[in-house]
Amino acid sequence: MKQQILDKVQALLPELPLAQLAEAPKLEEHGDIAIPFFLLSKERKQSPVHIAKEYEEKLRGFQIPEIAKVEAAGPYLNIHISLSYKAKSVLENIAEKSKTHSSFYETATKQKILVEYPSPNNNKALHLGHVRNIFLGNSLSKILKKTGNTVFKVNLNNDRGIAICKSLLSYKLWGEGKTPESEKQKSDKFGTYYYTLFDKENKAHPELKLEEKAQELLRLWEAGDKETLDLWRRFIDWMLEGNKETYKNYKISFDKEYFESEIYKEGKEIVQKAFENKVQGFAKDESGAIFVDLEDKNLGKKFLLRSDGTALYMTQDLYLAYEKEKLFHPDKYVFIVGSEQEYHFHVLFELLSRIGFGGNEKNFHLSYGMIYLPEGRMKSREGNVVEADELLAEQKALAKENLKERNPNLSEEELEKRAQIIGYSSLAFFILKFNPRSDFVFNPKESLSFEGETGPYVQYTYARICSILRKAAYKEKAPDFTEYSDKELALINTLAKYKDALEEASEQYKISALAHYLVQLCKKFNELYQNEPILKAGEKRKQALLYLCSCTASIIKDALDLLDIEVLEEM
RNA sequence: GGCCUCGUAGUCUAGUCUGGAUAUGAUAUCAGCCUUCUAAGCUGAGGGUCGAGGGUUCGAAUCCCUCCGGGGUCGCCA
Repeated sequence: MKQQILDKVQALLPELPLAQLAEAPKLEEHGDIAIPFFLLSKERKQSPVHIAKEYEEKLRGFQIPEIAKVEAAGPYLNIHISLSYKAKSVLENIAEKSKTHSSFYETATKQKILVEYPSPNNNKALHLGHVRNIFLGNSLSKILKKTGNTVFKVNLNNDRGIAICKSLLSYKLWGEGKTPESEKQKSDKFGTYYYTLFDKENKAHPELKLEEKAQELLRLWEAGDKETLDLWRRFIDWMLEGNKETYKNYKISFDKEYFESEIYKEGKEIVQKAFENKVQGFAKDESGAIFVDLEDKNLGKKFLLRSDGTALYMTQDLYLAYEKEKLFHPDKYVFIVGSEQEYHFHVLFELLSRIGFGGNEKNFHLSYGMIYLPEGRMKSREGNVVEADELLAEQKALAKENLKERNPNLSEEELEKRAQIIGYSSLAFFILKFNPRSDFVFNPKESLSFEGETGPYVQYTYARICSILRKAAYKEKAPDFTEYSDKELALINTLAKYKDALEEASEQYKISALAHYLVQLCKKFNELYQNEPILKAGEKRKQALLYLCSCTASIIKDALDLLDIEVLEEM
């Protein structure tokens, strides 16, 4: 819309480099298009205030029907688009798109994108850190898909290694043959107990040399010792089963799951071949270990094959890259992994680039910051974590309490359903509104509220709109667009910006842009709601306002869905 | 120590990539608004050396340099 008007102006004023100058003003009162004249002022040796004044007169003379007002404000020239033209153009587009369920923004590139998450260590129940990972992954996948990409989701289970062996040892020593069934516990929670128990006993009794014994168990596991493998299989199945249940609560599904235990030895050929082909930086040291020298990239030296020829973590990741390429042929890989692994991914992408596999342009590490508790960093080993299952259950319980107070006559079934949706949204929105890079402190008592910039605030706004439409028995019909007044201007302007928010979220993987947009949109609607009794307006104006309500609801629903949050028509 | 990253009101946060008009909101506090479309809402007030200093520019929270502070990471671990 703006572009069309800009084109018109450009045709009339060919001497102005509008594409370069024009910008969107920050303040509503400055209109829709602003042209600063600082640059021209230098060229023409005239004051920008003077030039702005000159063009104000010129532009007024043209009498462009879509332009309501042209105003020189100091060194700026502000252009106001006519309200009825704007309303028609913005709202009709929304109504059309929602009717056909099409996207408000489509990417030009339309890639096949593989999103890898949450890839947990399967030696413990999932906690708040994973929750952040999962929300980011779920939402990003939806956004990328909706904007025209094909998305695959894969999960790498880290189901082997020293951490698991600590749990195994602990269970062997103190488990007394108990099982999740015998203890009536969720199976991953049962397993987590033995992991933290190891740490506790290890600290209390260094004389038991538990670390060494765990190492020994790892050696047995790698040597294929049957007893160890059987015990591991039993234990890891408990963990995987428990994780799976959590995934269900958090609505994740995968196109493919990988298991480290199945691939941890792979990748030797890739490294060997790269060495033989003298790929840049690849070298062998005197003990026969192969490493790659990345000093030129400030990444140091990275070993890829031990002197005994066995693979390392990085080697396995190279192999996995090949496997994923073979199966999916994606254009782009997105890894959703905590910021503590940034170095690892810098190295991985550099290696992939050197062996001809696409570097930074094909791979992206969506890195997110740590979550701290008021008492410090979360440490699974020590058990001071907020567990994913409990977190969701608590939010739901809180929402339920709230609902009961507001609506004592709700059936238990309806209560349950609404509490589930509201609890989930408060959690998801709380996490997604942050810039993922930033660390934050999670205070369970204070962090999650239902007021202010929250999921429930957005849902509440949606429910309010639904209530109005219900009471008016609204049937969609294009209104008389001249019925709109300045009271609705802010809301209409914000609706027009949805496309930009979605574009930012999709192209720059910036989910928080969408969350912030939603808060802004709801705020504008609530302001209107408070000042304008919609159902009491005259018939024609009411029709126009209802149409606006309906469009707003469509956008809220569309954007919430991309954050993987459901809407409620009543709250 | 090297590298990465963050620093914006009591607390949390947007804006930084791509410099532009009066720095965005939330929360907490205080003062108002429910016989009127759902008060999980709205209005108003107070609260800021945008970590510090220098530079570039007509113009810097934004770009460059130095420094300070927090976090991460630097293994033939995963």
